[in-house]
Amino acid sequence: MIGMTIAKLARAANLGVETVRYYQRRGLMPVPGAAGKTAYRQYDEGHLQTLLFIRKAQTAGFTLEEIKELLSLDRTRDRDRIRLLAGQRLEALARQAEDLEASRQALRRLLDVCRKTDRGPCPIIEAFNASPPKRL
Amino acid sequence: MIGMTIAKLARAANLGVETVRYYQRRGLMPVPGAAGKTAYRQYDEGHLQTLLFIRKAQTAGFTLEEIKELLSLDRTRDRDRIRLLAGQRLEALARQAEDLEASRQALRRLLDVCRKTDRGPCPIIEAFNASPPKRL
DNA sequence: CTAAGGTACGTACCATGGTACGGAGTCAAG
DNA sequence: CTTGACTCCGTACCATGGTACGTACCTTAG
Repeated sequence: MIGMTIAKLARAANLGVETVRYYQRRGLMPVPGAAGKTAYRQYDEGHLQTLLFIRKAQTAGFTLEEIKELLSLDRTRDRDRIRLLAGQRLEALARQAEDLEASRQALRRLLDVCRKTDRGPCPIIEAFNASPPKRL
Repeated sequence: MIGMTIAKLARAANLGVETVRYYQRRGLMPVPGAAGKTAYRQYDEGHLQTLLFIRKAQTAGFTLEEIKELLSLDRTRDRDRIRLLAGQRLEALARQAEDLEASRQALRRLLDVCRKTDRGPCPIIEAFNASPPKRL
């Protein structure tokens, strides 16, 4: 398969055609010129790799703007810049993880208490209502 | 302070006036009638408590729609429903935490490797590029 | 009494990551 | 050669949680 049309490309990446076009508009995907005899754009393995790259980078929490830069760095091989971006992303992930754990523990404790009692006001709601934050 | 104007209320909750009005539009905050001699709405402790409730519930990851329901459940005291919502939220938090940890570990390992080597392509970019996903 | 600043209201706009739609052109099978 | 499916393009719309703006009115201090 030397060339494919946008629908096949999108299907191979498990994305919608509209999403691929959206990435093109955002400048994350090169838009090939219609090659040869057809009026339709022809896409290759490289385009598919780009789409898969985008998906993997997204799972690490990079935004589309950041991914756009990573894709360009892929070509220039500026490792310092890549390290900086990855380091920042890692710090952001760490902060998110902390916040998430705190919320999770708090809510878990509240839910436990709520399940153990049946009289009086619900402790979950109480915690949200508490004037001096009873810590959630 | 028996009554306050919207700016003071917003300030007390550390929110913008526009945000408070937004919550009113979304139905999370009761809109008081202009009481007494003034044409302006007067807000009290109860309104402030509602705003603080919203902020705390948000840190647990509840959406404004869910918070709206929690606020109404606060009045009806339907503990089964509260437990259901809290349980679902807790499960969602657990899933998020898992995903986050996976991304974090993967990116941390890649960054470590990237920092230890200086030759060849960056392992971070490689991982995003890898056809058989080298797991990120 | 007047001017500054607050309030109310409707509406528009922002970021983020898409998703959908309408119209015109194109391609391929029957 | 027609018909149905696909493409291209611009533009509009979606959810989420706000933020900003313009107009008109109200309130309060000087």
